[in-house]
Amino acid sequence: MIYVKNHVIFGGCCYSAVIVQQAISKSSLKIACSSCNLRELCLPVNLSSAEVEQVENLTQQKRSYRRGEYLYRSGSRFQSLYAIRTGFFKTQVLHEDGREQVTGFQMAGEIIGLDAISTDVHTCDAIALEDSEICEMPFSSLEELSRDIPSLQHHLHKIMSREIVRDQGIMLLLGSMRAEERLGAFLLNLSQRYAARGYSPNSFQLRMTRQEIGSYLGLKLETVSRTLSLLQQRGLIQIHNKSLDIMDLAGLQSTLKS
Amino acid sequence: MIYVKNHVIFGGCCYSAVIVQQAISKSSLKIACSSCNLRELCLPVNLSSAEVEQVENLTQQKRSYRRGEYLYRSGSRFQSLYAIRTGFFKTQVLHEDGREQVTGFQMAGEIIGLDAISTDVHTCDAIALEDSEICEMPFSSLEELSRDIPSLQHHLHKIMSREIVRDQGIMLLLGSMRAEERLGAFLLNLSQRYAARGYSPNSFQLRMTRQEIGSYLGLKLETVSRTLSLLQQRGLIQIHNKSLDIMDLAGLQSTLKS
DNA sequence: CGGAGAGTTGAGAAACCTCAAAGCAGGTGG
DNA sequence: CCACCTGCTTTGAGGTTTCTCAACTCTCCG
Repeated sequence: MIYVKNHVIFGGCCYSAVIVQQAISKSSLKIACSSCNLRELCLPVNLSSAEVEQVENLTQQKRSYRRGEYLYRSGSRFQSLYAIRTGFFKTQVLHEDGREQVTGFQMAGEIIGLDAISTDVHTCDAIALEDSEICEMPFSSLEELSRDIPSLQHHLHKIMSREIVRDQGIMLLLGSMRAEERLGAFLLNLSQRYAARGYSPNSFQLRMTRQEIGSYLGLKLETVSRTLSLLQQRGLIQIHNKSLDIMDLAGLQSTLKS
Repeated sequence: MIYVKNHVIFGGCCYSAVIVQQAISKSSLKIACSSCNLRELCLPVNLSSAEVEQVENLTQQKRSYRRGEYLYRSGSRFQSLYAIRTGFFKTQVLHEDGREQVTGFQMAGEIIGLDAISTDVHTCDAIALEDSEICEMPFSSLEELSRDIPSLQHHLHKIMSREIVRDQGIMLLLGSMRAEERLGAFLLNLSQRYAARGYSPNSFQLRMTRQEIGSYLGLKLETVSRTLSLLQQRGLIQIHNKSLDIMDLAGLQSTLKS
């Protein structure tokens, strides 16, 4: 309910939405997985209600993050994976010399923190791009529980594997596409992910800056801006600041196949 | 024994090495994990000998692959993970339009096939770049066993997480480094990985073509060739065809920090 | 000895970056 | 509630890096 409202109205950083959200967080933020509308994104489909309850017990109290807040930082100790209940995050890695690379944008229903399992230390920063809610899942408990519930175990493996596949797609993008194709692929990806969550695939708000898009796509912010203007001139999109409308989805897709 | 010989002499594609290897494969290729010199790369350190035996039972007969052979293809059904016992592989994803992106080079002790868990279908090709030996591990058995052996379970998670971290590093490389830095990072990475396996970090053979390096690094083969020549002119490396000598490791590292 | 694939090098073109200036939107404080 | 300030965005001009096309050499095998 709140979730939908927050997205449809696009609370973003509008005051009233924040206030509503925080009032809620005191009282009823402890929403059960069983009643979560993102359940099919987070959990395997074939869990019994008893098993879902076990997962619920594992998941600690939901927490809210304000825009700009860090969910975790590179170098901090790993303890939990995080499921995004509402909101939008970016993850980024920092190079010694200060260069930063955005490695992903994560939205509701996605799990972050997987990178830290390998060394027990987070290797990237995760930062909220809008006010967000998080379900924290202590990883050792998750491992323990997944030993008892094979389908949960397999689901966890799938989630990690999916992340690997996603990264390979970005490598393809960064390694062999030109600016226009990169932007096209990026916008189509966002579109699909919004669609999968019941939002319009043709009209949504970009939650990140041109700079962040550029970092993600291996381009400078000016190139991002120019290329978006170009796509607009061609009638494929309409963009004004952070509001995006896809006018010709097929046309946008065809930029990739050339 | 054969393993070391194969590497030190650099059998590559020399006939005699192949013959030796194949003769061996008939008789004694069923080497146990317990006596494998790559054990610490594949398995967790704290397994009991009984547990190691369980893993051995799971691992099917080793198989040899000739240079150029596919270990698996994109689109083929997923059944197993593969541990490289000896040799060298590349993985690549193909774009519809025929563009290809090399997503990694894998050497002895590394596990490949992780990308396929997410959809039960391989999302990339894996191709031997030299004659190689593989331990095949049926994934469903591996999941089953890891439910009984927590440290094996955690190890599997670490391996998958490590792959995610590796991919993030490549994204950083592709997204924000110039040709010279990319080559430097690439050569240093190979160097470290050879060192970790007991080979010289300063002198080794490149098993891949300039084209394949270029695909991996998001560069054209001519750019790879030119940049290697440049690094040689600066006295950082010596390169002749596929033979590489790192002359100034510190100097090579300093190309990254600029 | 010859052919095929791999690698090197050069010259010009294209894509993207850098630097710069100006416009815009949103939040803050008077 | 308005004005200002800051950060984000757009657009232009010129520079740099990398790509493309091409010619030539080298190496490895048959």
